[in-house]
Amino acid sequence: MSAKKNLTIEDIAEQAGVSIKTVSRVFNNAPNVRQQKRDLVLGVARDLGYRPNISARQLASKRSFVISHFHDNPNTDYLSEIYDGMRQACADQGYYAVAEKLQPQSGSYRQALIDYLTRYEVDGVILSPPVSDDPEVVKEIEARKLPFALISPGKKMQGAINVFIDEKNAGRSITDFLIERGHKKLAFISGLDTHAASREREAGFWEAIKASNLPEEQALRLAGDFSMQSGFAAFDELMKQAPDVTAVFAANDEMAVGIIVAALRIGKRVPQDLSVVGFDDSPFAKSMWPTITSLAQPVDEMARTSTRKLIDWVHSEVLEESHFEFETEIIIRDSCK
Amino acid sequence: MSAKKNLTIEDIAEQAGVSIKTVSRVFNNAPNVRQQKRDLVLGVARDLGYRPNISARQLASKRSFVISHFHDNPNTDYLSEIYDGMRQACADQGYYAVAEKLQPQSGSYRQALIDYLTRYEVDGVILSPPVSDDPEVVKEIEARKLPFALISPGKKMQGAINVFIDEKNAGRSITDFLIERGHKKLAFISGLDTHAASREREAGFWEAIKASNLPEEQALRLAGDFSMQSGFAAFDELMKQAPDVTAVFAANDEMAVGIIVAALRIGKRVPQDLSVVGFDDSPFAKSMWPTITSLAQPVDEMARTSTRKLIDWVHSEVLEESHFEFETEIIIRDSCK
DNA sequence: GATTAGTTTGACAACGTTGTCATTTTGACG
DNA sequence: CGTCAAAATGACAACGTTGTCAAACTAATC
Repeated sequence: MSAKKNLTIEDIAEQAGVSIKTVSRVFNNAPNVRQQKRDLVLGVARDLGYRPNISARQLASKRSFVISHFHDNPNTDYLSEIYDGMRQACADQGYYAVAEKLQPQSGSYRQALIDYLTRYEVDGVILSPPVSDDPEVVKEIEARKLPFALISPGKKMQGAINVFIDEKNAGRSITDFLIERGHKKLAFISGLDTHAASREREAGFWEAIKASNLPEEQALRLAGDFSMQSGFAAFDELMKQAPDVTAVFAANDEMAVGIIVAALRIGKRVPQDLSVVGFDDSPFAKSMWPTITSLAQPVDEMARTSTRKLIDWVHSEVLEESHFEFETEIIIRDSCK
Repeated sequence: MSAKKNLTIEDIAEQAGVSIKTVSRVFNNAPNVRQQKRDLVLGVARDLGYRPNISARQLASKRSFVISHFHDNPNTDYLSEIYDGMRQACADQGYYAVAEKLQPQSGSYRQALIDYLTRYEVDGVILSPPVSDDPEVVKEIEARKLPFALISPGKKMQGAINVFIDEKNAGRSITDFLIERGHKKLAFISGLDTHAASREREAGFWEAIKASNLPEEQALRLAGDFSMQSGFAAFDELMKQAPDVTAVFAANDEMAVGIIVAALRIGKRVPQDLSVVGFDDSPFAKSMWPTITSLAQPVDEMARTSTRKLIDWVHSEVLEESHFEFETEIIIRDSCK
């Protein structure tokens, strides 16, 4: 197209009649610029369509403008929601969002992290389970003094941004939901016990059972591992142990799908013969038949907040508020009577 | 940790007793460096653990070292396979892999693309359907003289890297697979007709039917849209139109899941009463019950090739070989008798 | 209105590469 | 052994920002 010369900070400075340094200050939201000049510079920049050159910034400031999410999670729906949230927050600030799957096969999460960090520069880090649970990883990141955020249930960390939902309370509320609808015999299908999320959700389940005055033997738990297959298996086990159960709370949607398919297979109808609820409100929940009642957490918003706060931290070099709890919501669909 | 000074090209040059320019040449695989010096420089660099600074490279060379995948695909499994492949190819070359969902809501794909490209610099572009099918997008990219690759069935483009499988042949082979197993009445569930992939797969289906000497009325097609729900609906329709069908070929795995669930719901057993095959070998196929026989395409390898060839193109500034066809494979599981 | 302590501004040197172009080395040939 | 073209090498100026530090303003105080 037209041979357009690259716009630089100098063009803006010249047009606005100020020094390049002032323009630089404006674009970095630096203090000590008179409001009037700030507006002037911003105006000129807008008119000319100027955008700071990322590489030059990186080189001069020794920052990378990259926020990276380290994970090891097979749930691509979850990952892409996180990625979307990160990108939204990054776009505002001219940052890059990057996602990296840490493979423990290359030794350990820690080793995989080190490999990555010697290859690429990063300004801030977001961790999610199970990577966020690895103390080695956290230690490594702290040693490098990298700002980091944990999107993770379980123990909150000092010196980090903690973003989370109240898993226990969520587990309780969706169990209450089942009890309110008149169910008297319930089962909980756990995820991996190594995941705090599963443990907390289960704690909520039992809390609801206790509060309801149902005798404890009217509730049982079966072990799953978050996979659809473990949902099948759990259902079979359930039919052996307690065929009179009328409601199942699965610690995630994939297992809920497994349970529903397994139930259909032996002629049980959902929700007529069995009510099922899931957790996470994944695309499965919307598209299964029947559609699945599930507990939704605002993943993209959580990612957005993590990223924003991380960028604030990078800029101010101080960690301010560090705990962000998010609200959950029960999305009622067709899998419950 | 230890206060390590940044290693620069100068450190390497000094250690190796050459000029910085020679080191630069070595790291860019530029011609006109004696092999002996090349080895020397590489050796020193390895010993010291030197890595070129990406920002400085970008600034000086006016390249961005970013390859971006533009898409608008809800299938996050597919997307993350592509992303993985890109990252592998990029890591070798110090490039960055980036994925961006183009939202037509902001006007058009073209507008969304322009927005992105004014915000970020990019050296090469990968497009997949439906973005790759938009002539406006392609025109825009060509106008900017950006190297680009299409991971896409359908019409091949001159002046682009084309990466694809033979969809028709794949559709034929998986249909042949069903016919060989003795099925005499078959149904094809289409995806969106706007997607060349669906049309080609269907063409393969009919080709197999014709070649088999089965009377044409022993085969039928039902319209779907790639979603699980459309699989449910297609099954219901199928039971109305041709309850004696014994084998179904769904144009993707999600619809295959829908069909299986719908079948279980009315007490049909898979595979005893109905055989089902899917397409794409998504995680669904492995984790459903029964596990689903599906046609696998090497998505990550396709992404890796696209990326590598794109990087070659960026470096040489010439597009050489431009067509890359990949082999598919039928993954036999439990959903077929 | 002189003094002082901020606050605002700017000149100029980094940052670590690659591009350009001049210089040196090499090797083939007469 | 001298000549010449080609290949290899290097010196130095970009690239477009931010960091540092000094200079110039401003406002508050006496």
